[in-house]
Amino acid sequence: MSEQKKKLVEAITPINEDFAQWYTDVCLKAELVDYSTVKGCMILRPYGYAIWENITHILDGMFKATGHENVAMPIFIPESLLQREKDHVEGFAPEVAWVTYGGNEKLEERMCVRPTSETLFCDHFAHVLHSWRDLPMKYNQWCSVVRWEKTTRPFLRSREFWWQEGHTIHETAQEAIDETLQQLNTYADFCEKYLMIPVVKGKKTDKEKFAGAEATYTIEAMMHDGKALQSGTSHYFGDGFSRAFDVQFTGRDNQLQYPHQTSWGVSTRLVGAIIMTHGDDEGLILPPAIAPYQVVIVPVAAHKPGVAEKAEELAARVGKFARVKLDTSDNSPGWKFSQWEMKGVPLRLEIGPKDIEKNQCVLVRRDTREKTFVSLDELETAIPRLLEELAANLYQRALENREARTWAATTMDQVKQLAAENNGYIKTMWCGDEACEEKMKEEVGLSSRCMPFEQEHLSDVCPCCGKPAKVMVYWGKAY
RNA sequence: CGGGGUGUAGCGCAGUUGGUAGCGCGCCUGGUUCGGGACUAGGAAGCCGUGGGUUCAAAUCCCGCCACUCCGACCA
Repeated sequence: MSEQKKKLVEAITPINEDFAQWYTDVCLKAELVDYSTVKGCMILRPYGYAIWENITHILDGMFKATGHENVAMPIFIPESLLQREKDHVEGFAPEVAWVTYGGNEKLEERMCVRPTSETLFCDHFAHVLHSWRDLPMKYNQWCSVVRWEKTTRPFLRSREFWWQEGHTIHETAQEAIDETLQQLNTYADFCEKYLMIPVVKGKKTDKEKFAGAEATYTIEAMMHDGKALQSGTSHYFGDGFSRAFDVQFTGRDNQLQYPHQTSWGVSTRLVGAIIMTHGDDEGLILPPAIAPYQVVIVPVAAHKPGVAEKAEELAARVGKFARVKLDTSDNSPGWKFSQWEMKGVPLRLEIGPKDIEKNQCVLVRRDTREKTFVSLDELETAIPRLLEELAANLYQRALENREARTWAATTMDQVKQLAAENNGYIKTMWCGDEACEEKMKEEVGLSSRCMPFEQEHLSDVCPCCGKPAKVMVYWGKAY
């Protein structure tokens, strides 16, 4: 093993040696996050925040294109408000942080820091909704929320995390259901077209659905190690929350009615999904759409006449059609190569004296490390093309990993054997009984990921109890 | 909340049978370098996680606490 190779390996734990450690290494060494003094609260560093920012910009555009408006709600929820919907409070009470003092005075009523804002939105809807003409109200907010998790990991499970939460109310159940599915599709499209992460769309079982929801829909992504990551959820509430919070409107028939409601969210967890889907031994690999820098320019022998100037000229040119970083630090080129690979920049452009003589540069793809010599006259076509190819390859690799790790089973013995040998999705039929779901958890360690929209008929009976099967379920270990 | 691991310089670590701290990387200042983590000379930097105890003497032994981390249970 060469000296350079050894150093690279020391920097980041090999992905197949210890995936959890690899993940932590990438988060820290790619300078995405730092730990803060409060356990479980992460600091998003500039590079990590830039990724999140790109995610938010794209999604925000998608939300607005479908008629949603951004709002900002308070950070505090009075206890009485949180308790209005029974299932909801039961689901969230164990993990909320409470504020009991204001200054030096104990509060009459304690308030929690929002773990999610359904209650706040409902309270507000009750104030502003009067007529069917006010509907639909399609709101979204970008904010952070707090859930007092017991064990925490950067991006995947932090006590405070950043997200968006959409909250909408509609005149009819059908409109709300359509909205729920539309937003789920928005998430799926975003993951597949921008993050290059293939997802399985489906419905959560009752056991796994959101506290207070009538139905929860999910997109499930599979990580490099075969574990599942719930990457976005969209909930249909029916009129349960409306009734609990007295949200009413006068309908077309002049009768008071309860609106039908949805909520949906994705979080900074998506950054974790990107890391664990695309990364490799050298570190992060970022999909071009959300990479803070899509191209890094590394001048070689920058002190030689003309090199620095040429590099700046290229940076200005490339900057017109891609996010570009010109690394003028006095680190050696080799150091820069490794550094920017670790940070996942999709494309590296090397420019040195030899290139300038030949009116060319070297373009290196992060995913394959393939080098191409490109004429300086062709940058405007070559760079976008390579970025597109890289993106397509990331998606393809992730899809292949998922397919290689998805198995069908018709008996419990098969399920147990598959689960013992590998991480991945195991699909089986299911009777719909929660007892079987719990058995799967206790005996095999698998949770139901979803009942996918794309159903297959694998057998007639539930492998767990032998009763007639109702639906096909994806099972897996999840983050 | 259960089980494991780790706390010594910014990071990674060493520190023997107790004797008051060292290595590599990084950092700062020069010089030479520059196409895969350069070389060299000099330099700065540590209440040894924290509180107690044992001892003439504790990074080292004993007890408590705290933090981080990994694996489970719970969750976006």
